[in-house]
Amino acid sequence: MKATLLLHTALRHFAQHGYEGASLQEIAQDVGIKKPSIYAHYRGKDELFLSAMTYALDTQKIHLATYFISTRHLSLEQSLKGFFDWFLEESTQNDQLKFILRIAYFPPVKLEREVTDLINPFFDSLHRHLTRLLRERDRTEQLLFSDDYASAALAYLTVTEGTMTEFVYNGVEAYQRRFTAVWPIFWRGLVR
Amino acid sequence: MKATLLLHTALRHFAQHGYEGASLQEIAQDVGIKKPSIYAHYRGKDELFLSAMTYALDTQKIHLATYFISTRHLSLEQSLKGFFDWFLEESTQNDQLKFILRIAYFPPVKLEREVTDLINPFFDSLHRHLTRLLRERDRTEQLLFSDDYASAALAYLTVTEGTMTEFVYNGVEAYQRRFTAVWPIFWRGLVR
DNA sequence: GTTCACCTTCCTAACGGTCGTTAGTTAACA
DNA sequence: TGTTAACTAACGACCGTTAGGAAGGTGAAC
Repeated sequence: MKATLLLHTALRHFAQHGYEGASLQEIAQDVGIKKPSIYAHYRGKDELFLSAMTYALDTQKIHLATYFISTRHLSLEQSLKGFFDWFLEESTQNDQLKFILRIAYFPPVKLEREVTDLINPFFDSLHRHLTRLLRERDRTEQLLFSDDYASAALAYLTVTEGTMTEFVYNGVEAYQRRFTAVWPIFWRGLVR
Repeated sequence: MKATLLLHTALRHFAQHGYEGASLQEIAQDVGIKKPSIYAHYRGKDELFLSAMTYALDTQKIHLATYFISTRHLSLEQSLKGFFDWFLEESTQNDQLKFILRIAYFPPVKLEREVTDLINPFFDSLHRHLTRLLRERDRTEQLLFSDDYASAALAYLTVTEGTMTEFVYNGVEAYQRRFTAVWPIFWRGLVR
């Protein structure tokens, strides 16, 4: 019980302050235990950080897959557009995606290798999911301009990340302003 | 002489390790002075950080303006495309843009206010520059799909940031892969 | 059914190290 | 002569971490 609370609290702190900026003292205080008690659960700060990371990646991987399955009956445009709303909802509930985006861009230097080895498969899998989605939908809907689905997926990822990082820092309004600005252009460029 | 070297070194360290992760000890060592000598130039870490920040913002503001002026004779597409190459060249020379992107997304919590107050005008100015560029070029070339130039500029900014953050973390190859994926789609969506 | 050993999870106390910072001094220079 | 920029020494605070012990629960042996 305290163990999962500890993991969630640590994740929130790491997302907010980064690896170096997060303090075990403050994490423990938030959980309601003393600092050394953390060591009953984890070998140290590094292991706590990497545990929070694998946890975030695993659960978000599942959530992402669930989303794309749940939109099977929707049109391609609705699926791709809805992903932005889904991200927003997901991010207001917890800090997992913020945490992932933060350490993906700016990992702690001393854990760079471990972070990369965990993050890259995550984005690769996301990229594959999107590529497959585009290919399968295009087979039935036949509306994409190009059949280079991998590139289209990468472009889509670029746009989403550009928009989502905006949310992480500047909040909902700036996020939605960006989305309404970029989506019509992107979609027009995507279809024939 | 040592003063500007100190500023540049600090900027590099802040860009690489973030505010909390950067150490005055290591910065001083890189410069070739002792840690307390920093206090002959700055009141403390905060002032050093904010000085590096204003310096980076000011010089990049000028560089950006210079770029867009220097491409006046080029077509709109060449101007907008060339901006990516310019960014790449600029970023390999120094860490100023990396520094700006990092603190824009993940500022040190205790300096959040000061960072926001400096960063926002920077991006606003960039946005205004782009909006004006689009409007002026469209008057002569008349090829944009919509005359909502502010939205087009914001969309362009989103795409560039999504691509550039990719460079900051994953290097040149990933950056160029993204650019070649996203640019044709974006441009097709932008023009009529 | 009681006892005893064991493990988990928390605690207090304290460790060495690094952090940013200050005081006081010295050498060079205008 | 005063100012600037460097130095050495040392400060208190906080960092992550370790040692050692107390409380509680679990399960096997008697």
